[in-house]
Amino acid sequence: MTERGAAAAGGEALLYLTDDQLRKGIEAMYFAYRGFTADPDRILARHGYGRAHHRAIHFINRAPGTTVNNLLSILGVTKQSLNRVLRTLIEDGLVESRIGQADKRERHLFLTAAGRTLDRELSEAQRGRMRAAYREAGPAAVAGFRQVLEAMMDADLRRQFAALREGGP
Amino acid sequence: MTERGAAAAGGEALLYLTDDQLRKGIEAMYFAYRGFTADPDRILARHGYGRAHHRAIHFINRAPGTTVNNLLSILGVTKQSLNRVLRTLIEDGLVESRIGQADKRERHLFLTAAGRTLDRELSEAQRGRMRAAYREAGPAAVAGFRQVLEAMMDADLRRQFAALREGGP
DNA sequence: ATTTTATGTCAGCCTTGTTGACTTTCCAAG
DNA sequence: CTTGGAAAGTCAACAAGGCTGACATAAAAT
Repeated sequence: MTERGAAAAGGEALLYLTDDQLRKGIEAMYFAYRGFTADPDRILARHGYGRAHHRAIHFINRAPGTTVNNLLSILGVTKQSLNRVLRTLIEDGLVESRIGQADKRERHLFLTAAGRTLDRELSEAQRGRMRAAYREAGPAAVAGFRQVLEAMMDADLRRQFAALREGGP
Repeated sequence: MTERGAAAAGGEALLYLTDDQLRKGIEAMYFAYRGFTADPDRILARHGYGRAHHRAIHFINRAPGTTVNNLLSILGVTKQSLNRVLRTLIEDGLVESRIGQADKRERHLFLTAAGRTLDRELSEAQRGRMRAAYREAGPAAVAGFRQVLEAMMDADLRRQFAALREGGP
């Protein structure tokens, strides 16, 4: 009746891998994500937009001049879905679509001044919550948080994530 | 040109609170959540269900005999939305709805054997990913992960989460 | 010259959220 | 005992945002 699980697993303390701990993590992820999206959702609703618009705005701001295809692969949706969103953002003057210089089939996407304003409003809200959570948890917890999140991504999403890291500041 | 930010903030190393770090956290949360839902989504699609069905099944299994109202407050959707999902689950024989003994207006919800089977399939997939991520990141990272997630929740969701903890095993 | 690629568009479908209106059941307070 | 209100269910209508399939256009690549 000694610590059988731990012993069988090679002497390490693997209590954090019990089904109950895993379930707690799953539920925490669910509730936290709701918090994560709550503030932007409220702002978006005021402007008549949804999360899809937020994602487009975010990644266009993240990589100005990105092509539609590039955005599609980051977001993992169909071009019809993305196009519906992009069309309204362009019509509303938040996004500008420029025909490519080298390859004229491509459209390069940029935020307009108005687009950047909305992006700032959204990202400030989201960063505010993140900052509060980070501050409450402390630097060591934040490092762990980031590690687990990265390990939870699909391989291809992890690559997308890493690519954003390289390109960006 | 010394560490001005840190000094201004009271001598602590607050580099983890820079806007860039916060943005990395935000993007990590987005990509990780996609990984988090990917496996269940595939299983659900095979059965002709969506995420809403998963959530209902999960929390009914979590608290068997829960009332519809209770489930509504956990999930934060309208009764019309939940009802549509519950109806199909009941019709398909995955959920049983029993009229309350004390209060006959209430419906108490239970998974049937078939419901438990699907729940097991879904939660095993999700736990599998979680377990891999936890194992890769290690116990210290997991503790930090959980801390940040909890700090990110809305106050009322945090209460819901805590209540699940108390009630559960 | 032909094929492939990048993009856009139309039409239609599904899930899952919403609001509003209305009914039935039934507990509990007057 | 009557009545107010809570719990639950139902119908209808709508919107966002996914999806597929089909088709058009322009430009690059072969």
